[in-house]
Amino acid sequence: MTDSYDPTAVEAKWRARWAERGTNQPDLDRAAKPFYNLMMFPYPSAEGLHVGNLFAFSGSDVFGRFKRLKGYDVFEPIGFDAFGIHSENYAIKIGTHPGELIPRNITNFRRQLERVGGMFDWRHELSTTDPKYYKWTQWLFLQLYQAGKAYKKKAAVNWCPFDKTVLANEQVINGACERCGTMVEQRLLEQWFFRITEYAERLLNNLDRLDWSDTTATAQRNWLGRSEGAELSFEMPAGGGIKVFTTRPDTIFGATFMVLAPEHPLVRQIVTAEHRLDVDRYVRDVKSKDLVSRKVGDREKSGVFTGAYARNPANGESIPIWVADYVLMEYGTGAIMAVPGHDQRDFEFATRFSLPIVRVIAGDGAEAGTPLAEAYTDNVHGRLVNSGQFDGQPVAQGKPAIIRWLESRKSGKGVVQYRLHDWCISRQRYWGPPIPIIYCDACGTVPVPEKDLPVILPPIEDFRPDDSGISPLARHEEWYYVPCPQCGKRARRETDVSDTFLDSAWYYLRYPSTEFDDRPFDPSRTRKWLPVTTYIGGNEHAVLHLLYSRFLAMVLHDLGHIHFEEPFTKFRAHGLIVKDGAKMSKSKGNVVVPDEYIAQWGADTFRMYLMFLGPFQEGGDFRDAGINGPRRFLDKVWQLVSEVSTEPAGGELTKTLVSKWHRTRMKMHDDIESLHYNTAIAALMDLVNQMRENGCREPEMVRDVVVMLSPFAPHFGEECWERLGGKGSVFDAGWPLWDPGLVVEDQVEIPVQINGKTRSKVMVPRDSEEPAVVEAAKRDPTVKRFVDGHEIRKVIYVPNRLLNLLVG
RNA sequence: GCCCUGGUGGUGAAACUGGUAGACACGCUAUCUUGAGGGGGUAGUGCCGUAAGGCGUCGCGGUUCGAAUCCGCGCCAGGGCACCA
Repeated sequence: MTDSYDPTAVEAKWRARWAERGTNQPDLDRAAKPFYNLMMFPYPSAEGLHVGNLFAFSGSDVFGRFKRLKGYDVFEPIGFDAFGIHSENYAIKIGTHPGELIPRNITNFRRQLERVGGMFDWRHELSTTDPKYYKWTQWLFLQLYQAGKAYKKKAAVNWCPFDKTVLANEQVINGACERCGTMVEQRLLEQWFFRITEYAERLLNNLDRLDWSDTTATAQRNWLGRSEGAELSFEMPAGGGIKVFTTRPDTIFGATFMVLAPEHPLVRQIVTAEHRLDVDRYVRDVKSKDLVSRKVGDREKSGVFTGAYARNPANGESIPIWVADYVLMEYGTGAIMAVPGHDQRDFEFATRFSLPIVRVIAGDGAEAGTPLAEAYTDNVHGRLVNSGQFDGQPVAQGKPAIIRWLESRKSGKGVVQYRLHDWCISRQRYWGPPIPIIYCDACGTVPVPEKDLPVILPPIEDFRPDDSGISPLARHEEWYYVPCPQCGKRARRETDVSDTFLDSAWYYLRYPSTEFDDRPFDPSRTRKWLPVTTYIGGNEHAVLHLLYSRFLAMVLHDLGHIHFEEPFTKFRAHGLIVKDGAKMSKSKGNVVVPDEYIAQWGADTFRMYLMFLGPFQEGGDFRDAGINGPRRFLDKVWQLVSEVSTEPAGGELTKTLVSKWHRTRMKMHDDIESLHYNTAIAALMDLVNQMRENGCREPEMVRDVVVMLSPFAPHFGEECWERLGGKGSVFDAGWPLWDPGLVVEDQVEIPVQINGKTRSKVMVPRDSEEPAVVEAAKRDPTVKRFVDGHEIRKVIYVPNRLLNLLVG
């Protein structure tokens, strides 16, 4: 066998072989050791998968193939997240209907994913745009609706008057539409929400027992934004009170005014006649701004006085009530007590409008009367001043003491606030699953009966959004008007579609059950395969996708549909492949298309290269220098395979080599398990180098090299396995076991330090005692030079590690 | 501004619970394969020095027999959040 390695031929052969043999298709009903290896499914863009995507997919695939070698029945499904604004915008831009564009893109993605050698079970491929899929997305909506977890309310959205479309916050750059540059406005529209806030505490607490990347869990914690504080009530002379949330109840004596968000319902009630005009104008002004720039922190404070006053419950003082846009309706109660002495924003506001600033916390060395040049916001150091009976208490004690005092006077209570908002799931767009709701003049809001699902997204020519702020679906009359499911009279459909994140929040549940049309997820399949064993994906989804998925699983669990409430037992975020220091993106023009690399080098070399370039969870900068390294390595292995001995070497192998062999089995196993693919590959290269240096062609060792290489280079592995006379697939060969006794060597090299500096090394038998090692060291000429004529004052010996001699 | 990550040769990177810094690979140098096109083998390759040796993991301090690793204070880069009361 002297033919040279031809990746194109080998890879084509095994792609065909896998398809024909069903190698990648576990028996979902009878699998003995199910392992659900999930990778975040891609959004099928027109450009195809770039190098960064393939890095992520390859890494996930290596893990799946490794688990397969470990004897698991690995289910590695794939699908397409094909609905959404991205697809729709691109379709608008090139003037093609998304219904035409998306299948084309999917075909391309499928080709790429197959070409790179993913162990995908294509029988279970899904697309979120398939009515067979979104039927159940709609069903899910109905489940939430019926459980009272979905509701409708008016909410502000960003609106681009030129593109006549609703924009997501990310699509607004400095207050302007990212596409046309027009200044964006706020519009109030009726929107559907899911009550994710009800689950905030559970979403937070469960994080402690999930095996997730730290960065991801931290990002979720921040997003949930738990704050402990108090809800306090400020009474108004006319009756009624204003509720505020504060994390600093200890500063209440310093509250010199109040601020309401412009949207606060009380604004209209309390404003006095002489201030009405000003307040109305201000509120209108704020509404004309977009949602993003309103929340920019470094803007100059603006606001207006309502003419009304409230009573500070701590000291009874009458304080003015203002309206300002730095207070947001969606957090806390939409109203604050302003403490300019100890909150920078309040300080700026007070300065701008000449409102009194009172110090109620004195930091180290500060006096009660010292004026403030800026807010003193330290909430750890300092003691209360100008605070009546609480004067002198440290902040840490003052906080609970004041809460207790206010509770006893019924003007406040300790509460926990979350930053998380309810999930707005409606989109005034075309390319998504229609929300399955019907509005009837007689019966009100009526859910579409389950038997009528799916509500098919009608194919309409003009899918562009228009000036009305109403989804394009409203223009499709035959679709829009529908008999009411309850009374049969003419009724109207909900014309909004649901958020793409709803599609992707449950796709993992669908994969094992794609062949069932009469249920979203088959109970026994679900019980067998879920929750997902290992999930790998990008950290850009740390909050949205991963949080929404967790929320939906909790709801489905509580409704009795599934047996678990956390969908992803183990989650690992892969690193990002950047190019010239920037994340690959089409707008930056630095996207590297993998196809030509694969055509030139083959998928196996390319996979090896990507996995070798750095730690999988860190990613790295893509440059093609060095891709010939992995290729050379594969050539070397190819040669080993073609030169393999026919007889086992037996006792001829050196102990060092045998030990290296077993160590490699162990190290690669542990490294792959922890996703350290780069060092696993390095270990294998090391073994191969040693075998070549020793002229070793031992059949079992060559066989192991091929097996251990195969997760990274699957086609290559199969081909070599076959050439070595292996039966079936290499992935059924099993990961080679190591003998713990052979992993260590008999002789160890001990570095010898003199006064902490390494001067020499000595070889000693493993587990030598200190005196023996010291003797050996003293015989070493270099050591001798340093030690002779000096007294050894202290010996530090770490067995099998190091010897440190302290000489005087 | 806040919160994460990270900073090691010419390059990508290794380094177990504090114990030989630079594994593995790219590149480079020399040399062999009678010459070539991204071919292969061998040797070398952190820096200074002929050598002995000295200096080296962003900087400055500290803990320790011993620090890339732990602590304090800075600096720089990437990512995320951002008027959240």
